[in-house]
Amino acid sequence: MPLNNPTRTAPVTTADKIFEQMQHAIVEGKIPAGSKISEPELAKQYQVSRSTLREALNRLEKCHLVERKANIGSRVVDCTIQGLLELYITREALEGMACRQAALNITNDEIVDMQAMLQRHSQSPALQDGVSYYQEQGDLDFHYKVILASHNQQLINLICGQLYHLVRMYRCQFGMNSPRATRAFDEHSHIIQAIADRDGELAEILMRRHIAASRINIESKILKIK
Amino acid sequence: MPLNNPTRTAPVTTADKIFEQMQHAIVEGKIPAGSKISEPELAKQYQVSRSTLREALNRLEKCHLVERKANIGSRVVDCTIQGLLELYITREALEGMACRQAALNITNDEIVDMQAMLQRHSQSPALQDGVSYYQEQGDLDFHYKVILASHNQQLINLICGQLYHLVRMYRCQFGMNSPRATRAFDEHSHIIQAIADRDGELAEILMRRHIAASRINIESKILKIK
DNA sequence: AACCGACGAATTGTCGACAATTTAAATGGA
DNA sequence: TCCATTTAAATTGTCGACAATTCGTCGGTT
Repeated sequence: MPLNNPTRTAPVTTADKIFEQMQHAIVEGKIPAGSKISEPELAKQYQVSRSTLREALNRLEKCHLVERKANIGSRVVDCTIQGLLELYITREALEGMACRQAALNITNDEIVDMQAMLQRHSQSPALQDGVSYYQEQGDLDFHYKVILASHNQQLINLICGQLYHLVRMYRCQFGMNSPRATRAFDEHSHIIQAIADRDGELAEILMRRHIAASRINIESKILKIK
Repeated sequence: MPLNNPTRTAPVTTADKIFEQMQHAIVEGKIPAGSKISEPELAKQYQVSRSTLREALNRLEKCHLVERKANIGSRVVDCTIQGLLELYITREALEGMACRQAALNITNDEIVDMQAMLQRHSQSPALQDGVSYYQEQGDLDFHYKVILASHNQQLINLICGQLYHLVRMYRCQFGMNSPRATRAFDEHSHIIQAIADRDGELAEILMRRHIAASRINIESKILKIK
């Protein structure tokens, strides 16, 4: 999984690189959720000083992938059902508002870009050459574009810089690369339409429904497993 | 200004203490907004090692009071009008949802507690022994209680742990300890009523209106200054 | 047998020094 | 005088070592 993110900046310092490596490892579960992090051990494993590793840990803490207690240590966050539901509720609030702001602030160029993206998506998954691809990458692409179109730096940083790392982690660990593709496509389409029409109120409502539907879909899947 | 925060934990390590001191200094403008931070200078000033100061800087970065660029250094965020409006839009989204969740998840004890708080507020500002007190502390008290009542850890962390430090900073630097107290009181009252009635939809709408009104009020004040 | 306290090992927090990068000044040429 | 290049100073990033705290073990007491 490429793990691209619009707010991502090229890693320049070694702490940046360790941060990205650990981020991948945590999202994909190679460093297990809920596990304790041993600074000396990981420092040796990644071949860096403990200071550098701590720097990386600090950034992981910033995007809520690890939690640290004073004099106790760091733990990877654990993926609970309640945490997942809370995350989706938060997304509903933030992305709903981002969608409303997008309807107000989007540029014409961005509208063209989003419609082109939708066009691509309408063909790719129909060919069935990878439903999972659509769901994973295409869905994130769509949401990222909407958020960026809000032109609200506060919202962009919160959602892309913090929340979405957790979203990826949950998707990965709970194995949610599943369908809902066609319905999601229609919903994406309607949302873009509302944004293009500059109808902020409708755009927000549709986005909130879209995320809520996704939450309920996931909820039922989890209940099925249990 | 006491700067109390429900998510605040007692500072145990020295980095904690430096963090709190700098937090106060930034919020109150003693370390000017937008200014560059010299690690060696501040380390000497606070009588700590540069590592410890960097640890404090990392936490300030977590609550969006400081921004750091690799190999360049740290700057205090600067207070712009656009930033303020973006912050209020974000609050509208998050606290609106928190208010809806509060209506769903609040306990009876918490309802009693909130009503008692409202009772206190109804008397204190009427006595005019400190309108600024009401606006500063009382208003924050109210919002904190609503957020905590949501019982959504994700929302609580985001709003109390990050957003509200910025809110305090803007209030302080733009000198917003001003009235709007009586209208705000009525709005608080209606919101609590909706929560007590377990009417999530209404509670969210009222909270969003409340914050939007506050934003517009501030907007007009700023325009007056210019 | 269960509980409490002391001791030792391991982990985290803090420090100062060195390396790498950026910023500023200084030098030289057009 | 202005601009480009080089050089020096300052700042940030990284490292290893020491101090402080926590965790686990052991022994003793009730």
